[in-house]
Amino acid sequence: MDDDSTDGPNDADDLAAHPLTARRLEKHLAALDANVYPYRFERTHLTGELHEQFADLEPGSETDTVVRVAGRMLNVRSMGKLTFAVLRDAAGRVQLFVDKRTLGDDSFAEFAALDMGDWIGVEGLVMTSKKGELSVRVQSFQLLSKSLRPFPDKWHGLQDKGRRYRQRYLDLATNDEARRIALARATVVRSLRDQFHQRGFVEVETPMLQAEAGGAAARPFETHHNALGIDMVLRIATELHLKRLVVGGLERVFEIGRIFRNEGIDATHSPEFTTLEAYQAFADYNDIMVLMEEVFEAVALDLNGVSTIDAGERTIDLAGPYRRVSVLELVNDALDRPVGFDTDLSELRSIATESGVDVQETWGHGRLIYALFEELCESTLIDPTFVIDHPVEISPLTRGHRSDPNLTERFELYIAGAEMCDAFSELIDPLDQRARFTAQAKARAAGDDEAQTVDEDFLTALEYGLPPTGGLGLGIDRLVMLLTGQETIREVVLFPQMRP
RNA sequence: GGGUCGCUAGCUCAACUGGCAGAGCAAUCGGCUCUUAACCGAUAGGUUCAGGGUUCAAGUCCCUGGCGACCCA
Repeated sequence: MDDDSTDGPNDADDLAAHPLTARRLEKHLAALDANVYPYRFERTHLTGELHEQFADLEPGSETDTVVRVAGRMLNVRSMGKLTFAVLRDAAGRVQLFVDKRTLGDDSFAEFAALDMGDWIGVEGLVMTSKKGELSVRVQSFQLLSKSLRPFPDKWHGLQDKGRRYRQRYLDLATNDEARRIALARATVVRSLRDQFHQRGFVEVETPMLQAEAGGAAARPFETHHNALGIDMVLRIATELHLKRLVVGGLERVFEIGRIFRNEGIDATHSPEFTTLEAYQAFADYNDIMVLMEEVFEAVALDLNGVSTIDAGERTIDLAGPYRRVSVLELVNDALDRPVGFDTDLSELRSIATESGVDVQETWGHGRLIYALFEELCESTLIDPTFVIDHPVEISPLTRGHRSDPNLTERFELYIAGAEMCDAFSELIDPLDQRARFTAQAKARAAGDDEAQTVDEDFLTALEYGLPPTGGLGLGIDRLVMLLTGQETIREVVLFPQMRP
């Protein structure tokens, strides 16, 4: 599709030239001349409030209750001297009952000149139609803003996904599902925030512009600071700054914010996405698991009133406790022969290759075992499952396991086959952290451009003392996908990245 | 990055093996005081994503590009 012709006319001249917009434009110019557009409208009710307040009205009822409602006019049905229209506002819809005898000949003719998509304000009496539809008997109305462009099909709405994402306002204006998801996301974020506030976490903001990216294995977006004359990157995680704050004595902190990763775009990956990270002093990963069970259930309850969600054929219950199972146990359940850190490396490699893993030269036992987990086990984890005790090799910021030197105290929460959360007992020993960073830097030098670099400033902070701390990161976009039943991240982001 | 599919009126979609580019909704005009995707009649509306090629003839076949969807890595 030609980029400039997303919906017909492109500029003011085209609006005048195109028959579908010319009449709307004429009406708009006439309205400007007549100075009919008010700066505000005094509304008494949202449509939702009307439906609540008058839920019990019998069909064919008339009341003497005067209300003022405002919204976008959709779906007009004219019967000659009686017109029905749908008025849509932020809360929903209400029917307008436009009776020529009530409104008068002149106003009735003016109403007939309105177009689908126009914003109007209405004053009238609450009533119900013979079929029982709650309606406002229009006594007067005002045009508040003109829609110069024709609206998408009133029944099918906008189907083209590219246009739905690029012109999300049209999607929201015509598609109830788009609204439902946008509102659900807002509810989820508010609920998460409430959960952490209630538990005494302090909400903070940390830098998005950084000299070096750290806290995750990902490539950053690069940018440049003109005044300082230095290259900078957009953050790929909030982890390292949040832990600095725990060093500073803010014992419980969390941040909800956008992070940026310079990777491919697909159904579950967006170059910018939103995470919640939280850190709790004096807690370990077992405490965080309990916290996650409580938070996930509470968010589901806040959103839907129940702890269960429909996932295709299955129903998933987010009420805890969740199954806890180690990475190694899952991998061994999926394989014919047992593997572990004492398995011969070349044998482990060939097992991984046979299992479909694209094995890299530099990988050790830990990375191979985790790759096997991703390949064989991830998608099978439908009910909420804490996958625990990840190899040290893939966990450079995680504290070593208290009972196995090959492992760390880390868990990932999987629901419906997708990773929802990554958490651990934080690595607090600055000497160990330096060694891990050094190993990462080595991998980076060997060609792994997602490996982390040595963050001296963070090490300095650790050298002042980080208390025992449990931390977590969860992807809000994927959580919203889960809770709203969406298959692609683009549906839960209002303005997803598109090729410009 | 690779593969497959798609792009036709403002919107949603048709158009057989290459043979006059269509419908519903929206729009315009007319009718209708209880509709719910209202209904009935009429009118108007097209650079078939763009460019190139093959052909007597291209929405349809071929090439290049753009945008998107799905699958794979």
